[in-house]
Amino acid sequence: MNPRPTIKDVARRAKVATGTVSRVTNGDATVHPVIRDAVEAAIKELGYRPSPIARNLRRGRSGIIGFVLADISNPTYGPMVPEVQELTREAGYTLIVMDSAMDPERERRNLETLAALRVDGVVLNPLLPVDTEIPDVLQGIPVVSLPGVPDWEGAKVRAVSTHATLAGLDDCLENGHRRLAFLTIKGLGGTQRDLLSMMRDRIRAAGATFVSDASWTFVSREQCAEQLPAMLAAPGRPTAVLSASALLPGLLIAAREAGMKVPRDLSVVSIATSELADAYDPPINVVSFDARGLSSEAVCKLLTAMRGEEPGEAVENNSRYIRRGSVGPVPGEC
Amino acid sequence: MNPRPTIKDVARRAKVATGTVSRVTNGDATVHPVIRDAVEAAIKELGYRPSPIARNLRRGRSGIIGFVLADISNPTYGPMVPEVQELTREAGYTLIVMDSAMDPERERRNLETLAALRVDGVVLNPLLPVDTEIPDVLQGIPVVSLPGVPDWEGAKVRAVSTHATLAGLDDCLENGHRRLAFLTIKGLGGTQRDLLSMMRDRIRAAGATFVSDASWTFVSREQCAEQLPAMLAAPGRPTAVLSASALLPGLLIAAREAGMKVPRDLSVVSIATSELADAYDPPINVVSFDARGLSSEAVCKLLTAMRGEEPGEAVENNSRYIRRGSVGPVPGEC
DNA sequence: CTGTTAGCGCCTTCAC
DNA sequence: GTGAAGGCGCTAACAG
Repeated sequence: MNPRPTIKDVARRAKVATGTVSRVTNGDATVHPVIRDAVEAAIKELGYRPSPIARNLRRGRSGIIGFVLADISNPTYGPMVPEVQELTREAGYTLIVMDSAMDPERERRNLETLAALRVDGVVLNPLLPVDTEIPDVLQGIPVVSLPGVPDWEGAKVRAVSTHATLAGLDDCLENGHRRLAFLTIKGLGGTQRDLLSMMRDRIRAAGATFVSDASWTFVSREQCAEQLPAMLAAPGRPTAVLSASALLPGLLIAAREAGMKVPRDLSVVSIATSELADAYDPPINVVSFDARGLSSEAVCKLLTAMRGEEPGEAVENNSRYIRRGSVGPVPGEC
Repeated sequence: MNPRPTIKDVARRAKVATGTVSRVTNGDATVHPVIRDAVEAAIKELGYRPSPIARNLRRGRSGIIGFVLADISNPTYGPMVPEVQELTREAGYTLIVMDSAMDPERERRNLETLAALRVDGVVLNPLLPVDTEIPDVLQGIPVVSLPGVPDWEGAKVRAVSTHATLAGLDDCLENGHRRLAFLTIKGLGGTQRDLLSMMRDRIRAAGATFVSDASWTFVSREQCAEQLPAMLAAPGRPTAVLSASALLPGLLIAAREAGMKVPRDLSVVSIATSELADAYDPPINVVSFDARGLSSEAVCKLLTAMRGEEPGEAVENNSRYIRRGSVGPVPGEC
């Protein structure tokens, strides 16, 4: 296995200096067409490709953008990967995807690796508190948070679901539900705080009860599927649940194990779409984000920040509530 | 934003030569403890971290392993990412995940990028014919194919589902089904050829009919959901379908749109687990791969190949058939 | 044990 | 328009 050809080999073969080869590979116009052809021929014959490593060492940048996901199989963010990859590629960067597997320590390690690699920018779907921890680790590398944390100076994309989520809530209230729960992933602070208080207000105004509290947050769908059946059967149980899409499998499994049918015994709304929500019978009502829009906004903001410019403000209304078959009237005995 | 400290800065601060700093960062034992402490102090004070770029340029290797997935949201392979990442990290490598979005051209581009980056190895969940195209692009970089293509010399991991898939098939036959279909992703040749002929034999032996043909392969779940309802309603329709997990959403949506209930009107078996299969009501019978086992086998094989050794033969039985609620007797009118 | 030195492959002045 | 030379940050070989 002979080593890959270097710029020197090409230069030798084309009988020019390495600098000229460099100019050709970088599309410098000030090269005589004849020489350019000769160099290109040599490149082709040798199968030469410039080493990004050496190139980046020289240029002081890596040409890499990192995309760190809290959980790559999260149905909201996972599917953004192809889009983000394509957008960054068009901008001339290579995307490194990393998964933190819902483990903050792992997220820190991922970010440290990226910082060590001197990546040029990071798209972050955070687990750690963005405003305090992240800047230390990333040492000035531009980062965009997806979704963004409200009280933070940095670039962020607000995945605003307030309006649509409240629409889902209203749908349940209008169907007569008076005991509602909100099922979310533990530790995803910041983003949801505003939303939560708005929901609380709305529910109180309707004279209904918000039965979810800290015990309705879970770290994983497995934990969810395990603990939820009891909670769904307990007295004072909610008759309608709004669930983060990542926990929807747990919720539906729990409902099934508790012998409940959707929406006959339990009304369900999923915050964010997923294959499960689409394919379930009945199809689950969803608060649908504009995932493509979000990812392109994120990449766009990041590129802006990388240019040293000021990324603009967040777009607001990028979600809507889709009525399907999973919200119905309150079950008889409730 | 002052530039990050280099090895020189550290050397100057600790009043030693750069070589000594290098020895410290590489854990070379032949360094006087006192000096080592001084160097480490300087490193800490400056917040120095060696640049992998320069390091790799010097060492002629990148310390990176690439993981190229045909489709990151495929429920069989997508969830392997965290596992593969962890295993490669333990071996001292950084994992770059890339998604080909079911596009062979994109896969080629991804591999070219990795080759240009001089990655040390590649785990590939292939779209392109591994035996012909890949070696060109990868120019001698060790690669392990997941799953493996039967007639190919290279390292591969066989995701052997033959036994379990046949068990699923038998389950349908024993339930009296006489018209069966096999729903797969278009273009995933090689791997499934053997399996297909075995299924054909089994079905013929049972006096049943294999209704699926080329028209039962799709490129995406969307296409599947669109075209399948008509096929499920047509005369001579299958009463039982074995489906690749990636297409399961399409199948279930189609069934719902055709007004069919599982398993009353249609029996379903999913090849490979997924959240959907687990959470659906009724839960879908699955041919379950040992995903963790597969990914660790893949990484292990790759590391072996990277050491220049001969990776051993593939493990055989890493799948089993799990009976749940989605296979039932043949519907009355059929 | 530690300092010095010579590149790894490439880009970029700076002369010509 | 092109060649020569220096250096990006680091490691490895060789002196001392």
